[in-house]
Amino acid sequence: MLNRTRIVTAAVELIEREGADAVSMRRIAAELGVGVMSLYNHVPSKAALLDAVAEDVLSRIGFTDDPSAHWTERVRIQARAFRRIAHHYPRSTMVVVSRQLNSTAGLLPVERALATLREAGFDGGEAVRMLRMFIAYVVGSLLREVGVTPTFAPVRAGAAVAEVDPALFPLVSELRPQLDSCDHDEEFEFGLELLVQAMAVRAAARAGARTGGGEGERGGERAGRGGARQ
Amino acid sequence: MLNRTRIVTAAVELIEREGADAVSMRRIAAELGVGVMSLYNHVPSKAALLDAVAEDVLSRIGFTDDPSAHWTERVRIQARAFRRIAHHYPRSTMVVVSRQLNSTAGLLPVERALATLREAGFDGGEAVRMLRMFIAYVVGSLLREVGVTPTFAPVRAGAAVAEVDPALFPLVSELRPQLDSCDHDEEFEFGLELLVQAMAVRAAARAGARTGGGEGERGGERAGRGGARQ
DNA sequence: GCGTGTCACGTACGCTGTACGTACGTCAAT
DNA sequence: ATTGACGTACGTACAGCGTACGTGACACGC
Repeated sequence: MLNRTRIVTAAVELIEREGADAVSMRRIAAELGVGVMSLYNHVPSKAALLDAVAEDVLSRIGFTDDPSAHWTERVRIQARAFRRIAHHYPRSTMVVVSRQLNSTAGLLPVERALATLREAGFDGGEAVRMLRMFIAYVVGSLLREVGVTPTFAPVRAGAAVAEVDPALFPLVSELRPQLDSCDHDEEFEFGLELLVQAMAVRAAARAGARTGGGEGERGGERAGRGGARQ
Repeated sequence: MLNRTRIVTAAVELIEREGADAVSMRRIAAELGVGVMSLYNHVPSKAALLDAVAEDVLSRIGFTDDPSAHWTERVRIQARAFRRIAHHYPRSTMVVVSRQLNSTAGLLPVERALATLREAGFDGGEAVRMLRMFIAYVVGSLLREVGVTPTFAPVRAGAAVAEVDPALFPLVSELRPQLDSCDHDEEFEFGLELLVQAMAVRAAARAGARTGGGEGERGGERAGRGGARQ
């Protein structure tokens, strides 16, 4: 029996196996051993199917929200959960971000994140802004990570990049080794840490302003110059 | 006379006017008053054409790098320059980010950015990491901004979003007004400021470590709780 | 038996990207 | 002046795309 979820999962598998360009209604139908038009009994259009794919992938984000952990650590955990899914479905992730969807699929993560940020001491408007900024960073990072290769090979093939004139671009030329290689884990954790610390500073300033006190006021984890962690 | 740049600019105009889905070789040829296959004398494939579009848009980023300004301000200026182009070619921006291109188009911005970060006191590795984090944030923000609507209407039509069960998602429900509306300028500047301040803190720590001194050491602009600026 | 629905399916239409062959202008060498 | 090579524009053709539409098989309440 054909149904919507079978179609969606077939689409996800096909995307991961052969890339988003290989996706066509005929291809998916063949994958399921059915006629093309049968799909349209369950999915109104290809665009809607891709939306459903995005929704499906997004809903797979697993959250192990540990209320006992410090809010900064919970922020890290949520960001990593998001990233883990993106790495598990790299090519579908491109579909997710390419396509703005107004569904309630990503609502639970949002709820959790807002709870965490409220706990950190931000009021509603600040929490939303923080969340938006954080999502922007995570999405941007994932775009770089999963977009760097069609599959998710560890690193770009190597000397695919052309020569650079050291006279025109001295710094690019000098920093070539750092620019060419990229440890995605380390890179992500670096930015994550920077953001978390910036948020902690802001939270401390908030708390300080609220209690009318001076400046420190134990805002939690005062920027430990922290390196990447894994 | 047909040539590559005429084709590319026609493609950009078409994308902006009717969206990326409307782009086809036949459509572009018709736009130029030319046969379809004539395009292939100047462009090897549609994919290559879209790459060229991305490259073209990217190369339009205008930099008025003012060496007298503080490095934090220069970071802001560069980020805004990037964003301005994305707003000028919103739909083409989507093809830029959807498509990973290994060309030298975005090399000048990279060079400028690295110079700025070096001036801030970061060594090569840190400068590259900072740059990557910054690009991730900017790209993620732009994805949200330009993806929110096909055109760049100020805000989502309005009540397009479905109802949310306040019992299941209390915070989402409570913060609905903040979540629905979004002042993109303000939002962008908020995250930008947070990032710049986080970088400044890091730069100060760096400088402190290098001089062996304590902690302050005039790293520039010590986190002024700053609001958005325009 | 008989409408009424749902579901799988086949056919068909107007698109798409592009491989291939052709025709015409210009320029270099003869 | 003639010839040949070459670059450019073009038309045709093919395989594949999304999907509108009609058809037939089956299950149901009356």
